[in-house]
Amino acid sequence: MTEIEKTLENHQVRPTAMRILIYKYLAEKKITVALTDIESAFAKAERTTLYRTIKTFEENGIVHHIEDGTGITKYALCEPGCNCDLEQDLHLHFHCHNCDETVCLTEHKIPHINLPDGYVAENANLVLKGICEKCSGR
Amino acid sequence: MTEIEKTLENHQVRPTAMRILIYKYLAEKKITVALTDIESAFAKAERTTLYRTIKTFEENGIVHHIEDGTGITKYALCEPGCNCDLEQDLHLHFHCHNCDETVCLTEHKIPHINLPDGYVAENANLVLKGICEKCSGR
DNA sequence: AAATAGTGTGCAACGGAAGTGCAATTATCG
DNA sequence: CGATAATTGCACTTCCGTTGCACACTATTT
Repeated sequence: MTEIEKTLENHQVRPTAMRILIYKYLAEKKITVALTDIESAFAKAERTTLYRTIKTFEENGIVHHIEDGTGITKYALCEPGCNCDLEQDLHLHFHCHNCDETVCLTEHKIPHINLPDGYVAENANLVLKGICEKCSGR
Repeated sequence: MTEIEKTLENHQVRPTAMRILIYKYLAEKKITVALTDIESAFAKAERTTLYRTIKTFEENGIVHHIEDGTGITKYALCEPGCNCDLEQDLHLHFHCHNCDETVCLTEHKIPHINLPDGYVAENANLVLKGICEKCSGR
């Protein structure tokens, strides 16, 4: 049994062939991916299957989704021990408008914000936009 | 000539009847609105017209759009002198998952973030999610 | 090993939101 | 008034996310 299979089982996800492939794909990609990206990577597979696979992954804490402001939902593997629900675990994302890629900056947490009375924040989403490392040529 | 007409002309937008109505609608609403909201408020008008009106407003700095993570683009009137492009003018938004409304917290700016080398941020989007003032009952 | 239940996958179709092309209408200016 | 440009309405298209249903596969039970 491979590492990936173990990881899936640890999250109560049955390691089917498809799921292992998709997990591998996500692990190799350093950046966040859209459903359409997975689609073109697995042209033979059904869109629905990929959709539901990602959904299962997300429900079981294997990936988290990112709203990077493009209107297209992106996904990325959770770091080991990542608890995307908890406020203190919220890292920020960077969207490059040159290559149109979004990356997780897992080491950068979202600073705490003081809200007006009555507002209770449970979650936060911070996306910085600009030119990424790769495109700025440094 | 009314205040609204003057405002529109100041932004190089011809004050047509439709545009004045939409501006008024936006001004009355305290919260951000989606295209569909405007649509239902102006059931007689064409979707395309509303769509293009908002687009014109945005291009001319009358409204700014907000990506609140619902996947639906929201719009809100810019404050007087608001320069939504500039980083220092970026205020944050709050999305209530109870009433599903998004508000601008114009007085709260997005804190500056130190990015890794090579990353150049030109823009930022911070959305806090939770329960708003109205729904928390305080 | 056969029967059965449960889960996963493929196919087809739907729905909402965004966007485009074009014709018709309206405003603006000479 | 007539020409020209901007605005609006209508019809369509596209794209992404989602669901329902049937079949295939896997696991479990006897």
